[in-house]
Amino acid sequence: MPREKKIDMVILGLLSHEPLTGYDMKKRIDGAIRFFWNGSFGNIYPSLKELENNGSITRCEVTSDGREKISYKITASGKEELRKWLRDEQASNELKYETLLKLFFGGVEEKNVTYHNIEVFENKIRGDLEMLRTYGKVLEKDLENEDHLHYYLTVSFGIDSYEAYLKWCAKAKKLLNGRAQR
Amino acid sequence: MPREKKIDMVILGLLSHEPLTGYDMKKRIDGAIRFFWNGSFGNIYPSLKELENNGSITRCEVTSDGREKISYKITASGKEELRKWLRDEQASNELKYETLLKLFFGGVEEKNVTYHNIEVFENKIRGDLEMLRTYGKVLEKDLENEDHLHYYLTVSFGIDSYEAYLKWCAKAKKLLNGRAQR
DNA sequence: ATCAGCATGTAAGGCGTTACATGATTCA
DNA sequence: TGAATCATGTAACGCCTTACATGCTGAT
Repeated sequence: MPREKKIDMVILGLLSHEPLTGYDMKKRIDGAIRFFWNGSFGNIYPSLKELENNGSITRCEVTSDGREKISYKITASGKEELRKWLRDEQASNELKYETLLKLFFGGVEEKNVTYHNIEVFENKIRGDLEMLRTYGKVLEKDLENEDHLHYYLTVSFGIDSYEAYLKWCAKAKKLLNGRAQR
Repeated sequence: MPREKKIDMVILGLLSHEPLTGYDMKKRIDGAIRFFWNGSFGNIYPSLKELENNGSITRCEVTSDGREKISYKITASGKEELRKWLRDEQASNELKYETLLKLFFGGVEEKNVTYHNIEVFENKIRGDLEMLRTYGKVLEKDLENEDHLHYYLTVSFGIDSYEAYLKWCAKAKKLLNGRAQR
């Protein structure tokens, strides 16, 4: 069983752009990345150590002006590791939607319960979509920038699928209402 | 920290329709449920024991004609547990797409690498979409059936979002091609 | 002065996957 | 006779989340 731990790739990917502290990485992840991947401190810091130990990253700045702060940068071998992962066409794409699970088994409860669950989902999506559109508008302005382009593609993936979700919500609600309310 | 383990709900949900063995549950999950949830034997069997211990399910048939085979059915308290979960509007909806991660950090590699990764994703989705459409067509015929309706709603969620994915793939590929191939 | 945010980390525990172990039956 | 499928389970291990521990800094 080869090492998995994709958080390593997130870290290497972030560092391929700019040096960062673990704390800052968390903030980046909580930005747009969170829509398709997440990380926690208890996840990031141990990984940072391992990546440093095997030479994928190095500390580039340690400001010990009272409060400690460790910035890391990616090494040549770390960059190669990242590239190797990118070139590997294997990718796990996993969706775990509890809302769909509740929908699937919704038959044992009244229809308005399912209806309500869809509405909760809908509201969450609506909020997230708005946020993604804001990101998108900023990025659209400069797609010539390599990084902006890739960033934009992921954001537009989110926008497109969330729009599809909302259309489905409307359809689903109509279908549920069409049948007699039990 | 309250118990999570949603596999319990999958089991209860499946048993709310009909008695099943652990082995059969796995087969059900590998059907359409797999698109938004999954389970393994190492996951199901221990849960079965726990659910039996706290009275949510009971064995209803044990055929020991040489090969052992244990069928379970849901109890009244198990059904209430399932209903309680359905009525709880809290739901974790989590998407982990490595493809998007590779896309996001694709800037460090040649564009055709990203392009290829999108194509791999596209092919996977195309295949799955076809399967979902087949499911959908069967279900559409009898939406008056409570369970069919709920089943159909999840399948159509898959169809709608996968169609959006494919449209996005085409757009993304065009965008990548539009810029000079590095 | 106090509280939010900056900053790094550890520990415990949960959940789930994979691999392994075992054995019967059915079909070619 | 051998392979695939039926059928139940256990063990190891990996990854991640949550909670905890600690202390500094900057703003109100």
